[in-house]
Amino acid sequence: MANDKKMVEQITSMDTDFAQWYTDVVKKAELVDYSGVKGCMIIRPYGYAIWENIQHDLDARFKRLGHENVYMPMFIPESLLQKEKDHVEGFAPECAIVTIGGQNRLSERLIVRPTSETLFCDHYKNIIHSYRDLPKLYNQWCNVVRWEKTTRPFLRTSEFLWQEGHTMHENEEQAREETLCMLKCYEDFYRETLAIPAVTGRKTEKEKFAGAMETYTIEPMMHNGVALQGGTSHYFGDGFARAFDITYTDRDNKICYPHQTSWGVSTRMIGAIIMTHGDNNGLILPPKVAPIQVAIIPVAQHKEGVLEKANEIKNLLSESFRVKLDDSDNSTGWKYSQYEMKGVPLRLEIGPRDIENNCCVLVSRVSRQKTVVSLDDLAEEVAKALEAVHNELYERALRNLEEKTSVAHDHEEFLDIAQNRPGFIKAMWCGESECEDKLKEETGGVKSRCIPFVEENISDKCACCGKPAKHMVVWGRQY
RNA sequence: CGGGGUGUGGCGCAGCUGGUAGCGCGCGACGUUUGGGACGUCGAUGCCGCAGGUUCGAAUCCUGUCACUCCGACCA
Repeated sequence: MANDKKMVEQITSMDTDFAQWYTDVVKKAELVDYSGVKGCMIIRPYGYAIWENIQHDLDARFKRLGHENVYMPMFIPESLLQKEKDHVEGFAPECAIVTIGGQNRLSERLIVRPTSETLFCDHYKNIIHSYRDLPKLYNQWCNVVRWEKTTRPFLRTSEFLWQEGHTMHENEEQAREETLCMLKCYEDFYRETLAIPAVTGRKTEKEKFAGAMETYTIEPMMHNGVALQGGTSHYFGDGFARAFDITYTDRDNKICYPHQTSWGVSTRMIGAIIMTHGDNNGLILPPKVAPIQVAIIPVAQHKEGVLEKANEIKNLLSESFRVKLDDSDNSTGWKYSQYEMKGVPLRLEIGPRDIENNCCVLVSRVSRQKTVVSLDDLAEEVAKALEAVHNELYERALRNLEEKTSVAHDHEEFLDIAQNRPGFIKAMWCGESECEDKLKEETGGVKSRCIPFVEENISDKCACCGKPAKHMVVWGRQY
């Protein structure tokens, strides 16, 4: 059977219209429904279960690194948000504001949090007094609101779910170490759990977070070559601490300002999963976050013993995997398509013929290859098959990232690639934001993604102005 | 926020030179089927996005508004 045969007619082909394909998948896989409020999505059980699996995995990683979860209020008094100048300027344009409580106009307007730096700082001011109180390694899982102009499920919504880590340290060195450590944490998570490779590095001055001294980013590439800012980790220096008057007494009995970090990833990662791994038959979920890892499809289930055997297998596998047995009376063909559309990594077919031979059929969602395996060591075979799916997804995504990364030696070549080859462009940069503006203007949207940790010496001149280059930058279009 | 497009049963759509709503899929019951989206019979489902206006009469014409979608500008 041809693997590329498009079996799900309702999904627009990704080659025809990638954006429409994305919207179709999100809806058909029952991840999301729209609500009555612009840009706010209902995350349906199947989509939310993915988020829960992401949360569970990440939360364990954070805790292993010593972080504690807290919960901050969702409202920020306007005066509080305004304490740090760059921060307000960055977020003011997209804030939702509460002006009435009950029947009365509020004496001070309340901002629905777009991010919680200010709340954390206001709290840290009260609980940090001595070097013995440091480091403070807090994280919270919550929703935030940013009044976006155009929205798309998961990628950009007015309200979204995320985690935001906020930490305080004795000095710059420790805070910087935390910043990089958490970026590494995200990178590991993307690779090990989501099977997504990415470019990581430092944001340029122009692309930094509002109020940060340094912003680090993880930038996975979507199937169509467009980048997605997949997570960020910021070093703040002591800017917020000074603005919020957070001080501690150090080992030498001197009053000091602590150094701060913040880092976050959001439900946008679900968008990254969809656009990195999905194909024309729908979603493909990395096994570690798939709500259903194995879909058991009984064949000729009306026949004696089939459902019994299927249930037996379900019970056995449920000890180690997330399993669903579909004994509805839809046709087997319908079920095959359904679970493919929903991205279930592994399908298990069991019918009379198999039972006779003490075996069953495993089908990978990625390759659609059927493997006959013995029922005797089924759990082991399933574990191997799931791991194979994970590895295949990662390899495939890595190949895509590599194939769609070009090198531009000079200005002309840069413009040519930007025009004709979707994906990342590696090129040298002088360090001036004017050149970033110019390249973006000329190419209609190609921006600097980051200065990667490992730079290559492509040339000694800026690919825009020709002046001496300071850094190699990875460029690309973004969601 | 600019420029296109779209809102009609759960989904996809037709109806739009005004006369009180239809098709396919899905849904429910029964029967036959069952290794890649099965078939038959019967049946249920609509404040035509919302609010005004024109008219004897509006899904249809006009105005406003809300939401969705695609393309730009802005951002996780």
